[in-house]
Amino acid sequence: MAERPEVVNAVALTHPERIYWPRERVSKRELVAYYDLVAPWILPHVLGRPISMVRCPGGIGELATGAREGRTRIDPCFFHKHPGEDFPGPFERVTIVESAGPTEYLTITEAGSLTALAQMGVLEIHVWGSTWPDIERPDLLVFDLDPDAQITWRELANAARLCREVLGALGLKSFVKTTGGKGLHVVAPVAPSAGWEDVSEFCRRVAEIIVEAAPDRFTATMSKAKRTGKIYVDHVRNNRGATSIAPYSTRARDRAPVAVPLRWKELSGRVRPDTYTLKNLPLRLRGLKGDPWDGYAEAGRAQTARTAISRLPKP
DNA sequence: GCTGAGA
DNA sequence: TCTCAGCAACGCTCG
DNA sequence: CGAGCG
Ligand SMILES: [Mn+2]
Ligand SMILES: [Mn+2]
Repeated sequence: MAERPEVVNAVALTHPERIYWPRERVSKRELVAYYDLVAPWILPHVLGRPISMVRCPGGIGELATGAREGRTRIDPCFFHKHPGEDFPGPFERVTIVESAGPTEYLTITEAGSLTALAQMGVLEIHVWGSTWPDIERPDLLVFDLDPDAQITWRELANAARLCREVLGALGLKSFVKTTGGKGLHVVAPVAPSAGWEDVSEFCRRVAEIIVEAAPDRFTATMSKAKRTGKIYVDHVRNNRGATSIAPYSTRARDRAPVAVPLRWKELSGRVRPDTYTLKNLPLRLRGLKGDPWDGYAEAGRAQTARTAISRLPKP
């Protein structure tokens, strides 16, 4: 008799034993279980947001230590923004106009969406800074702190604290998360108000304020050459169509790291940007007293970019 | 992971 | 029936 | 404008 396929959240899994992370021998089945477990944590941060995906249907590859920094080797992973109808699952498909014309994006609607993503080899979930259908007015500001190799953890943590201070002075409550890579994200949820142009300009100004505070430690210029020994304050996540790694998303890197919301106080402890993984995050979640991002939803209703913009010093 | 062309 | 090649982003910023 | 970047 024919083998009955495993089904999770009404999504049928093909090749559940497929290894996605070879070094840790993490399978598709384990990825499905991970997202099912963290669904209550991740869903508030991804529901309704257009997503871009990093897919590695055959796994991340044997020698994949860094993201995909390997050179000669062909990258087994690829970005996917506009999956067609051959990408099944309980999603809402939304049409968004880009430079080349109307295109279709997926949005996550339920835990089954996460199962379907895992089935399709999606190892990273990247989200827009706005939510369907109000996609022209951002509801999430992201400051991506990218440290050069010689930057210490203390310096990185201090950068995040400074970012928090600058935002706080403009009336914005902010939150910090690890990325699962080398850096941190400082994010501010906002009620939709201003459009992308005003919001991206505001975020650029915030980055410039941070750089002015300590030009020897920070840069707001993207080129790697100008980052030597510094922390790049990447504000370009706040442009229409740009994305950032979703909280609780796995990363397509060795060890199966995950992006994790932290309490600010944790920056003084043992945590590092790549501390948490698909394997050890469940233990952290079980031990938590409450959401490390307590007050996040409330902040996202109470504060707006428009008000913060009005508090910027005159240029 | 999926599709379609070709053996 | 099977195997395998092709496919799967986009837009800003810098120089 | 092309290259680099995420
Ligand atoms: Mn980063
Ligand atoms: Mn970055």
